[in-house]
Amino acid sequence: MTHNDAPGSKIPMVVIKRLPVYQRYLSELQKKEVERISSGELAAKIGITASQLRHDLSCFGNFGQQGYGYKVDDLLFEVNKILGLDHNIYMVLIGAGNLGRAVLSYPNFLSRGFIFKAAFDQKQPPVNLNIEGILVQPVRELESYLKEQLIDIGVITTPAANAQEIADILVAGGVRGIWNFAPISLKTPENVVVEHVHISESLLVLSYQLCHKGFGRLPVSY
Amino acid sequence: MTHNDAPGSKIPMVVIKRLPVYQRYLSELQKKEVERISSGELAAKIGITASQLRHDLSCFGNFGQQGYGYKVDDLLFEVNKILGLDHNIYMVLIGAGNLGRAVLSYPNFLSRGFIFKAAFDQKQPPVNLNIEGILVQPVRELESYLKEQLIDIGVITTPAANAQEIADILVAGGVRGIWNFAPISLKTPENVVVEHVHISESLLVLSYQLCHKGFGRLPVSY
DNA sequence: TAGATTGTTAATCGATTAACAATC
DNA sequence: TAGATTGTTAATCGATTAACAATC
Repeated sequence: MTHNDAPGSKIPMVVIKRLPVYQRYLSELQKKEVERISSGELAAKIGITASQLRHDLSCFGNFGQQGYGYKVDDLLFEVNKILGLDHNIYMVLIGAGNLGRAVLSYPNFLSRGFIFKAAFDQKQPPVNLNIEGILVQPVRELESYLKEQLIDIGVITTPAANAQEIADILVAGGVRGIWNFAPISLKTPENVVVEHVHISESLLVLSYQLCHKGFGRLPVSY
Repeated sequence: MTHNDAPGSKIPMVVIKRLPVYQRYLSELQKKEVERISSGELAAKIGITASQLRHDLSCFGNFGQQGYGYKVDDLLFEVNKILGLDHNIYMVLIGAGNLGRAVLSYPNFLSRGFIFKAAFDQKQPPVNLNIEGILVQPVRELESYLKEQLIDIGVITTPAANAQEIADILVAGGVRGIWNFAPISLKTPENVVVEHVHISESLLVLSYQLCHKGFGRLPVSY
């Protein structure tokens, strides 16, 4: 047992990006009430090698039993803990347009501990406008709101033109993570984590594949 | 010159996924009317090495000039061509809820040749419901619509429960690519390309980073 | 116990980077 | 021409896979 989560140790980003995939497949198994699974079976479902799965998990600890495999419940519990899903994460959303509403009503957020505490919009929202049970407030109240509430993540679904300004308010208000859907690169201090969702990138990859698809196999190595 | 786009040759997926990034930065430069750029300057903007940028581009051809660099217009033209953005790509969207509406109105699609030809929704839409100039039709007309129109890509923004059924209709209708936003793994024939958008994966990566962020540097190697 | 499967190490493979000859 | 920068090869680095001793 030489697992590697001491502060300063480096977990490769490529491993971290696979954790949500593991989380998803394990959640499905749990929903189906599957009790145990081996690295071979789970890897086959996901489409990776058993070696890779075990190797990835071993970055964080020893979660299986030789000769038996993994208890689905236990492994999911551990993966959730690694991802920080073992406690609630409080979020605000700014920009209650179509995209913002879609994100607010994204299924499964609540069940994973992501909780929208408030939503804000540029325009003065109609009195008591509610989306998914969240009251939409005018954005000028964001600053004072953040003074009163402890918020972990700010979700930006505004047009690109307003995104930087919102990010500045979020950072000043003590938010430590930004989930940015606006197509613009945000400038933020080093200690704030930003995840930028570039929806259109996957469309371009799709376009590439269609364009270069022969009649046989695809000229792509995964 | 030994570039590698003969049928059967393998362009690594990791290279293909960087092309949209190059496209985006080059578009920005073109908008700013920058005429030329060196691999060093462009790589610095993107946050990669000049070596990697040149190496990636050399998979597809020789687009620069020694001692000069790259003409922004020319390189963008070539990258667009590689991505298949040199001709129009016709799309239909199924599921005109919040997410669907957000995708329909996503900026810059039109300018890059992605054209929504029609939108469909499960519920009988109000007569002449228009979103972004696209008429929303009842989904039962999708099948016959696809017989009449040549559509490249189907965009699925329905709830998970309906996604497979829609995918089947799209495939039967001759669509070669599916851009799937529904949180479910679609079963499709080998010759159909599916890009699945897992929005929440990046939120989990954000959560991980927040959770493991020390007071110094992040324990993450990119 | 015998069989199965993990955790881990070592081998392989592929991607990134460095270096430089070619050349604009 | 001299200086700059490409395209490409070779070196390095890191990620994936294979193999197997440990052990449940």
